Amino acid sequence: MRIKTLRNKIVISETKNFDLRKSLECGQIFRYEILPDCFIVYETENKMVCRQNKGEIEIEAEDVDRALSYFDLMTDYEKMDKQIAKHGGIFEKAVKFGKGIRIFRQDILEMMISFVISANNNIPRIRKSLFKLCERFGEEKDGYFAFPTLDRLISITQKDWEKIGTGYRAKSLVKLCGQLKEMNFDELKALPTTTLKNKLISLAGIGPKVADCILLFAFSRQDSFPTDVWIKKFYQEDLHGTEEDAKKISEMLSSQFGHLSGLAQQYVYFYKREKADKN
DNA sequence: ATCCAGGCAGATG
DNA sequence: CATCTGCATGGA
Repeated sequence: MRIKTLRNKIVISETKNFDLRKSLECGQIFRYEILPDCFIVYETENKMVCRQNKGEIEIEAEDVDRALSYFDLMTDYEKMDKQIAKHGGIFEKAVKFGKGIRIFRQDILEMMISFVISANNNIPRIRKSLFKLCERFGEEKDGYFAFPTLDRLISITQKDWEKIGTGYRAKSLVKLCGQLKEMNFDELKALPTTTLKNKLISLAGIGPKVADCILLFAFSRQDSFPTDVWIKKFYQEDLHGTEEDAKKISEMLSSQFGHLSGLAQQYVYFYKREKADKN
């Protein structure tokens, strides 16, 4: 990829390792829109407008440095893709099918709240809840709403969480926000992965699966392999595995893929979901 | 109508 | 430690 940065814009050419639609629909992010002429990505207080056509991507962003980091533009995905494809079979197919998926470096607070809402939920409703959360409690920007700050999140009552459609997760969300108030995110970043994972699991609404998502998407711990119903389906149908416990399946897969776990998981998840939609 | 969705918490053996 | 159950809500 060749990257040019202008004042409020990034222009990328040679984009075979960056497909916006796939990267948005592989399950790592909820606050985005796919419009006829562009993709809009929201994260914390930012809005980034992206256009992709014939081997070129343009990203309009107020904070260009943030966008460079967010889209993980300094990482070589070609190398990782090849290593994952070497595992053969369905992995090779999934990489080919999902070519261009990148793992974004997302905000810790937004990921924690988003993935607690995601548990035992469906994607349209998760997105709806998050957009409503921003509309009602986020700062109004120029034509959109920022993700609420932690101070604002603390003030949200259980009733309010229920009103935006988070269902029975409302209770956990109230408790979680209180717990987060007492934590230092910079200290978390410095923890080794296992310690950090245990710390995350100790928080309200966060279990092994949600912790893996937060580790991967917010803390860039690439050795986590989040195992949800789709990965489980893949494990049983395509790998013909017999293990039932998601936690054990996750451990098996992450020990197989090491630091490539996160990307491999995204490819497989995207592959299974897109194929299922065609039915 | 019944089942399911990017699972988790709490209770029970 | 492993397994079981209830859970809000909306879409298929």
